[in-house]
Amino acid sequence: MISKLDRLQTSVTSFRVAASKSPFYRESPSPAKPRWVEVLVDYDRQEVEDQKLYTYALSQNLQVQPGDILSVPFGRQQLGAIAIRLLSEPPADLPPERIKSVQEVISAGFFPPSYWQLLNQVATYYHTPLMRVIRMALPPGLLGKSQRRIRLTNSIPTAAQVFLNPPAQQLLNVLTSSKTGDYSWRYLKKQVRQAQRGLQDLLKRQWVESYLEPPKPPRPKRQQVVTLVKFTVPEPEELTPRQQEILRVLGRQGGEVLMTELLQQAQTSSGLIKTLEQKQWVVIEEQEQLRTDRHPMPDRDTPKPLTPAQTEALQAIQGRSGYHPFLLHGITGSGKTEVYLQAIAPILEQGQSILVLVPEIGLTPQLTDRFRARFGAKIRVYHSALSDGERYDTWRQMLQGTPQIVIGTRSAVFAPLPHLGLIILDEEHDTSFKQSQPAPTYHARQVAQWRAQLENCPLILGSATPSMETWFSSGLEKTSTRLSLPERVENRPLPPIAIVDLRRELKQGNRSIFSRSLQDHLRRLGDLQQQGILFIPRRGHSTFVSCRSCGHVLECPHCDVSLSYHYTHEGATERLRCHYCNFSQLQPSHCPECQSPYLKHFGTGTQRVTQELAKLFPELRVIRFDSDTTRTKNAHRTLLTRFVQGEADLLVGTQMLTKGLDIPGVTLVGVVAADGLLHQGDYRAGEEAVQILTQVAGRAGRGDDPGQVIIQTYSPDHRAIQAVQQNAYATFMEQELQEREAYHYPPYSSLVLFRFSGLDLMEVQTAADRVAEVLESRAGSYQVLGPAPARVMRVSDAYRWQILLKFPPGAEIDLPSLGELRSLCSARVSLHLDIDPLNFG
DNA sequence: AGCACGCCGACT
DNA sequence: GTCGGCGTGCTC
Repeated sequence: MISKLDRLQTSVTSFRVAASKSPFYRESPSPAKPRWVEVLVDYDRQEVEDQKLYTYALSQNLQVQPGDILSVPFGRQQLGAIAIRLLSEPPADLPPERIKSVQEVISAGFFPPSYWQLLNQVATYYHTPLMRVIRMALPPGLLGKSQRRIRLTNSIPTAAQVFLNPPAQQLLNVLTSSKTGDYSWRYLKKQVRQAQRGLQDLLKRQWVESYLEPPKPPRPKRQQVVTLVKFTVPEPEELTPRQQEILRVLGRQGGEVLMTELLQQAQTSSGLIKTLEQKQWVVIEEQEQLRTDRHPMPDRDTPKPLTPAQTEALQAIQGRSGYHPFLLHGITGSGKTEVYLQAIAPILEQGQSILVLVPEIGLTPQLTDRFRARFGAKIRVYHSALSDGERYDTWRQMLQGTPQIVIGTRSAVFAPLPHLGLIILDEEHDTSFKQSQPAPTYHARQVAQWRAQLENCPLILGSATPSMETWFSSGLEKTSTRLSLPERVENRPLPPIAIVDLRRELKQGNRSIFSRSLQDHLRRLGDLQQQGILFIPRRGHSTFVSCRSCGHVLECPHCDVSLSYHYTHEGATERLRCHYCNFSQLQPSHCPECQSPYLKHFGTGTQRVTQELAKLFPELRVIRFDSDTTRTKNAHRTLLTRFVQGEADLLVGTQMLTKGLDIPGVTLVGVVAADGLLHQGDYRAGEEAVQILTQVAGRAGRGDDPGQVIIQTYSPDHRAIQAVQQNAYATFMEQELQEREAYHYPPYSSLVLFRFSGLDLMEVQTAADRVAEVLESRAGSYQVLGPAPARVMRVSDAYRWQILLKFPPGAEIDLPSLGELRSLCSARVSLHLDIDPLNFG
């Protein structure tokens, strides 16, 4: 497989060279234009690994360059394709009559060779077909394909549908229930069982017809713009008063206005403006409009004076040219962002672009705002929450190559910026940089490193709590440079951290979820008019409902987890919900096992905490910040703004609170129960616990008051808790590193995880066993662990098993092809590969 | 996605 | 001996 990819890579990455230096160009003084093109077609045989090239003819007027995105006929349908190489004669082994013509150029963009190399590197390392990587790197919908649709014909007899088979009858019902009588085949198949059989019947009777809808890739949005072209004062008899009025409106707006706006402002109709165009006072033309969301520009901000540590870090970064990775290890509140901003400025001035990757853009409006304040309109955001149109426009705009700063999430590491001068990964330890779901299961940090290497530019990995990988590479391994910001800006101290032993609280008769110390501080919060954050590390099953009589725990009928209790507000219906598959049911009044009415809620979720707060401290104004309350589009921003403006005293929330909040008024940070973080059971649990707790603690004391952090736990002596309390991140990481070495975990090994899932337990198990057997028999450099059931064995009725492979550090990850392994599994079992997995659930 | 091709079972 | 099911492979 690798050799095939290599071959493709050579052809792909050398296309520019090929276009200008092919023998043909050297030999012929007036070269005939290439009339054929070899393309990579986006067709659906998902795991076909040899993606061979297809040759298409170019019609007279079609200009195609390698790297262009095309639409081509393929069999009966139309598919997206990438132009790889131009040919001046058709391939000899292909009968000319079989060659079809390129339908259309969807995007004539220039992809630099280094970008193709990056995509190939991702495909190879993550064992994913190249086309799949390309598809992911492009904005959604760009590689469109034709869709089969079914519509009613007008020859349906009104009576006598007697002889239809049931599925046909159902299909007909669905179709006639809509106004257009027209649905995609995909949709119908989902609605009706045995749809295939029903369709055959209906087609035979000619009551419906099937047709292919051509793909519709996104297009630039074009709008009519009216421009004033004659600037003299009109003679009175030349124009009517109404026409003169319109010209005045246009003039006031600077002589160029969108047609729609002009119509609105002048309260007129387009006919009148057409008349003005005929009289040659204005021109109406289409202009491309960028569908980027318009943000109010924050107040302009200027570079701040740097602390000595910041200066040193900045100088180190600027003192090197070309590729070099840096770890910027700055404790919370030490001013990492200011270093980023000042590192960016000169690079932008040199005419290069900068890529800034953040964990989740919705959670970090503050970072985006600071960048906007410093660099204004040169900032672009790019992430999956944008609408398809916005994403497409931003993507197209990036191809132009104007110097800019792109801030985005994981997938933005593939932003097509031609002149990259710097890549920054903020909060580089964050696991949302790793994709675990569909292939390629890439880590944006890894891809960013390759990209910086290919572009020969610096890479800055910033974090208060660096990942073990980065800690190692900037420490023992010495492949990157570690820069430290050990102090907060303006000499602010780190907040003191108090650990509360919940066992002792209980022994002393306090049965509340808040220790007495936390209660004291909460009470004082109101008195002192300060703000606080309560953090609830809720992972897995921390809230569940169980019967006090028989001990029965209410579980999800589709997954092997307990149901969580949800209660939104006073008087609302009490529901139980599964956090894995979103199944929900009403809270039963009696235990389904023993009919006892005594059901008790265990664990502490955000809801339980807010309820408890309302009981104990009715005067405290609380904002809940979790996946329930932040579901809508701008909810993050809105809730945070309300909090920053002092509309609440306390912010109660989950993991989301750990990500880069900077709220000066926060003096108190409470962790309700740290234990959920400590006992996770995979090799990264300790690292993650320290990172999360350190990050939350860091939210306190960013203003003038140093603040106070209170961590409640049943395991006060746990290494992770101790490390957080003593601010001993480095020491903890060094200890942890030794453990990793002893047990051969990353970075002292590389892991590959095979995930099996399917509705039939036996089939899943057999598949896993067979694959394990083959893997064992190949005896690569790896060690096979498992097969074993996943931590939560059943999710959404599907059983999940896994096999873990452990490779020695730096070893080449050579695996049997995924296609071969899949052929060992039943068709009803899906097999997915995760390279360097972080998530073992 | 949709069509040709081909192998196997139920029928004229 | 023929018709027709759908399983498999290919589409420039």
